[in-house]
Amino acid sequence: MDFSFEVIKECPSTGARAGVLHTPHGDINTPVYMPVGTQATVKAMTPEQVHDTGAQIILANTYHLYLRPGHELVARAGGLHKFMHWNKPILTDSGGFQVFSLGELRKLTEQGAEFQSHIDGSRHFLTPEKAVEIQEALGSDIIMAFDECVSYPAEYAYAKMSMERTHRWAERCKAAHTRADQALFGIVQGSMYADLRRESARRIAEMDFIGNAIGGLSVGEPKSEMYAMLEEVNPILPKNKPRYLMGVGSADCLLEGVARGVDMFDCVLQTRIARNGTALHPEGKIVVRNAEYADDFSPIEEGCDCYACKNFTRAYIRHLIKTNEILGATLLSIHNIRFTIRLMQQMRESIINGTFEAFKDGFLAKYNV
RNA sequence: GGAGAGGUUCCCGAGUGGCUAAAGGGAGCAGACUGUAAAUCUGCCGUCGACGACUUCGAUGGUUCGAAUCCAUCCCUCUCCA
Repeated sequence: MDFSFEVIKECPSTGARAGVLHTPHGDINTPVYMPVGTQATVKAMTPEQVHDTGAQIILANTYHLYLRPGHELVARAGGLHKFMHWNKPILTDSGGFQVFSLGELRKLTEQGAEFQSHIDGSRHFLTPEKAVEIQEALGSDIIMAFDECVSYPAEYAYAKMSMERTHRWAERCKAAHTRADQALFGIVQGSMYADLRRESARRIAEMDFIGNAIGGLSVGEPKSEMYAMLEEVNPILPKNKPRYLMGVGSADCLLEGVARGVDMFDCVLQTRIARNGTALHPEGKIVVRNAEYADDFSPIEEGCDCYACKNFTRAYIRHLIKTNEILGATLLSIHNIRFTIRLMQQMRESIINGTFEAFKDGFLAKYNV
């Protein structure tokens, strides 16, 4: 068995659990935050820098790598791990999110999604089978079913139709999937409708994927709705398999997600806001770009063990950001990822120690969303 | 000494009678960012007791209903020739 998941400890008062996901490229301690490297690179960071943040697994994207440099080329290079010099697990998203984010540039049919390349306008047809084929060529450890990430708000009728189609696509992905050294995850949809979410969770669970993802959340809805949907879905998804909440990663959402039984998260927020001059901090965000930090010679976060905090001040990083020096983006990316991974590690420890709920409440009491 | 060009809001730089508090950049200030079309995007950016008022386009004076824009004088820059 190339993959297995074991739950080590469960929180007695919430749905939080600590576990281990075994993969061909190593074990992943959960709950886990996965940095995103869409184009086979976590922007502004070397793999060594990503590694040093404690990242256990990173994401890459099917759609983007299919367009450039092309999945055949990545296969020729010896697979994604070798190509990008990352020897730990990689999860590839299927391109389902691009169905959502590319909006006007795509047309959906039962067969699949026709995209107009955002790069050169050329037309491409992505089907569940094609998405699996590409991901098999890339050679990632965890591959995602091709789904439709429905925008918010969505009409009930559309959400239902789309969800059912996503289920059919999930079946087709499963049928097309051949590599045993890759784990295929199914994705629950259903927009913000409780009954659809439950139905989707049941259907996806039935398909018996190695892991189950929850998609279509954090697309603009209030957080309370997102949490409500998690509460509908997670009790239905099997306890003995990892649950992955796609695209979620702000500190409060991570805590609330874990509390509702989520094991895996990915998010671009950490690296994106880093490039835009913002740092994560236990008390909330710090917009290091702002003038108030010009003379601040303290680290981003006192006590943080990351490379940026151990060696540089807010004033210096602000200077780098203001002068548009690449190192500014790098240092803030390092910090933001390390901050998030430390949060996950603390959650895991507190789950194992039986103090998760107190940890969560304590953290959120100080944290300004 | 002679010839020419020019002085515009923090900077660069449009504008050559009313539609101009004055294009566009930049800088500055702030906001947004959650399976990355993002080192991106948005807003503010003369002053004020601000859906209006007041003071601005080197200085002063003039022409005009009305001037950054036309005229006169002055001050100052730059280029070329000696």
